[in-house]
Amino acid sequence: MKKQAVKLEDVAAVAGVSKTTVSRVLNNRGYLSQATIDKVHKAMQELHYRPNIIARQLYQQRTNLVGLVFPTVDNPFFGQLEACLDHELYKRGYRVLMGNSQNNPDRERAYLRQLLNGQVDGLIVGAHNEGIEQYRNIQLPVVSIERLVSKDIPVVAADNYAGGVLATQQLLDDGCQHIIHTNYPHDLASPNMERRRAYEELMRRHGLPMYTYEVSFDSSTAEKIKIFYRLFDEHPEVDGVFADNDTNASLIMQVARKRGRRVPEDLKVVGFDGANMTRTLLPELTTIQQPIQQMATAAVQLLQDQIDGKKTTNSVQLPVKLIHGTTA
Amino acid sequence: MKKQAVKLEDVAAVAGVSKTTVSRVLNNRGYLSQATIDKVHKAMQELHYRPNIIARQLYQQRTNLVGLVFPTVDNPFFGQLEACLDHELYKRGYRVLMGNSQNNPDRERAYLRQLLNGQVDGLIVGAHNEGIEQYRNIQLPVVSIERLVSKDIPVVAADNYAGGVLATQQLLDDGCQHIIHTNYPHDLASPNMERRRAYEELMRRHGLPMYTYEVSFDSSTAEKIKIFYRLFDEHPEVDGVFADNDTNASLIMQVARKRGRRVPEDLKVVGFDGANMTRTLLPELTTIQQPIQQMATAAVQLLQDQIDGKKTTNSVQLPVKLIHGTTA
DNA sequence: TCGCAGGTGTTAACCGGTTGACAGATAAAA
DNA sequence: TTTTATCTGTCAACCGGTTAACACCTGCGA
Repeated sequence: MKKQAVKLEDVAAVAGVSKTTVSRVLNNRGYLSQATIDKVHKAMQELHYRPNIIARQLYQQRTNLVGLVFPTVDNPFFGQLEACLDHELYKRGYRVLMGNSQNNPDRERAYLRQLLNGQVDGLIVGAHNEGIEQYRNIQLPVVSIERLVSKDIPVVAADNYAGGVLATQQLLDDGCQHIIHTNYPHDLASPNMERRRAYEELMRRHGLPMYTYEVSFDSSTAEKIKIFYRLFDEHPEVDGVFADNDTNASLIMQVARKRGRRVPEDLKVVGFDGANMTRTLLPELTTIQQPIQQMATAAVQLLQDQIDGKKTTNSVQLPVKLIHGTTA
Repeated sequence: MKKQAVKLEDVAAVAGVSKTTVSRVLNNRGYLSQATIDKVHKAMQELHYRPNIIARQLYQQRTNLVGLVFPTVDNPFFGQLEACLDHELYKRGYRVLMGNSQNNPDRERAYLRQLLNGQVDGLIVGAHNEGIEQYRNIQLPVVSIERLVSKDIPVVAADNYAGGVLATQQLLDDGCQHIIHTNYPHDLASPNMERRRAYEELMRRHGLPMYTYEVSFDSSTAEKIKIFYRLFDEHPEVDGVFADNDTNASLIMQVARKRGRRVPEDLKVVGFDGANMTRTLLPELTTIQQPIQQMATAAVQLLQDQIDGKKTTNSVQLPVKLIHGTTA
């Protein structure tokens, strides 16, 4: 137990009124004379009174906190997404409890266990780990972004299929014959798979060979680079790459240069995400831009609806856009 | 008021014991027979009981939450820093409450007002806004990162002066005669100013002209680009730039190319920060790397000490490193 | 038989706010 | 004068846990 802070009762004593009256002044509730209001305000000032939020939360059964469960914030896409979510939630009076799982199922579980115990009013999740059974039979409002969690939970996602088509078509239009795709391991039930489906359909339709390299999100940069070296070794004929995110696209271009390929002369590259940070640091990259801001807005709207008890469990899909750089 | 959840009392009723006994089982406290323990566990399982964290927090006057007040998470440096802080805090049993101020003093104030009301056990701040009076007379443990807040609050920072020397010296060694520096507006009392001081001292010592362009952190990308165009217009003779962060360095190089300058042939550029994301997306940039992980570790350690009541209000300064790229 | 230690469990106060129910006062309407 | 509406304010229960204080029981040594 920590030291005693000034509490409502102390204010009441100094102002010469009851706790209720102070609480009413605080919350602007019921009838109050100006004289009483002034008295109470004066007492609060004198004592440097700060109402204890936790006590209020306990009574109101509401914390105005929303948990964000994502892999990490140190990433152009998730960083911008969490920043947007934070901003949207702030506008509605919510604060954000960070739950970076680092793609560690234990951590995700730990966060969930804790957050479900009345710590937050709702959850927005985008972590990868499949089959976390705690998501089932959840009593809490939950919205998922770019992840399939459970069929009761609405998903906000970009139109990944259209994105896959745009990217692949761009490479085909550029005359590429040997296009390689990178994506998550396919056992992850992620909307990302739609990009792969689009890629494979287009390649098949054009009678071209298809190769997908699976790169898990939580691999280290060194591991990813190793995979990309292998990519060039196993497929020296590659003349186009459709990467599943801009960071991987950047790594692939670095490896390509090390292997003596010039981009875009010898190799075209299209990325995915088009986050602010990538646009600033790597503006030459041609990429499929996800509408991050809109995704955040939609997710928060869906969450608010659930918190308000509205039964709108509809998923949302938002359009993507091809950004023309110089790499494809 | 929301619907009633299963509470400790319900468990007690089902198990046929008192609230206290259930609480003891929960917290492993006092003497309990195995039979009682089993009975209680069985009842908890049956009812899917989850203890309400808020109630516990109220009694214990402790939330195991730490507030992070930074400008934004959508930035290579702050993104990585917050990820590291989150990780360090997690290891010690704390969760993170995000407080992105977006460099808006009102938002920073709003966060502070709320966080100080018992919402968090401590605060780690790195937001820019000077003179937020709420930081004075704070009862809460606070640590600041790369910001001077108030003299009672310990600061964790990189050795900015050494960084400024390294960067400027590199450009001088490269033979640059007209080196321009970018930094925050100088009225911000930030350790960043040490970089400027180092730059100016070296330039003066070499009898070279010095120009610092002030770019506020919260300007839009478009505004920053406008400033950098102006930089090249006003100083066509520039042959070296020491940017105060890698993002600005990237923008400057883009503007330089638009103006027909080749990097590094016509213009050398040194950045600052050396965060993961920049290293991945812009590996060719020569930059001064801040020890982000160590800064996070140090900050969390200092905070823990304060929470534990130890009186170690000493600030910490950590070494920086020059990363050789191809831009200088 | 009594005293005492160790084990087991309960009662009730407490954390710091919020609010329904209610009492008393004053003023306006009947 | 009585009734009714409008103010002003208090009491006590409540949110859901935690724990100090205490009571009871059993077994053992004196």
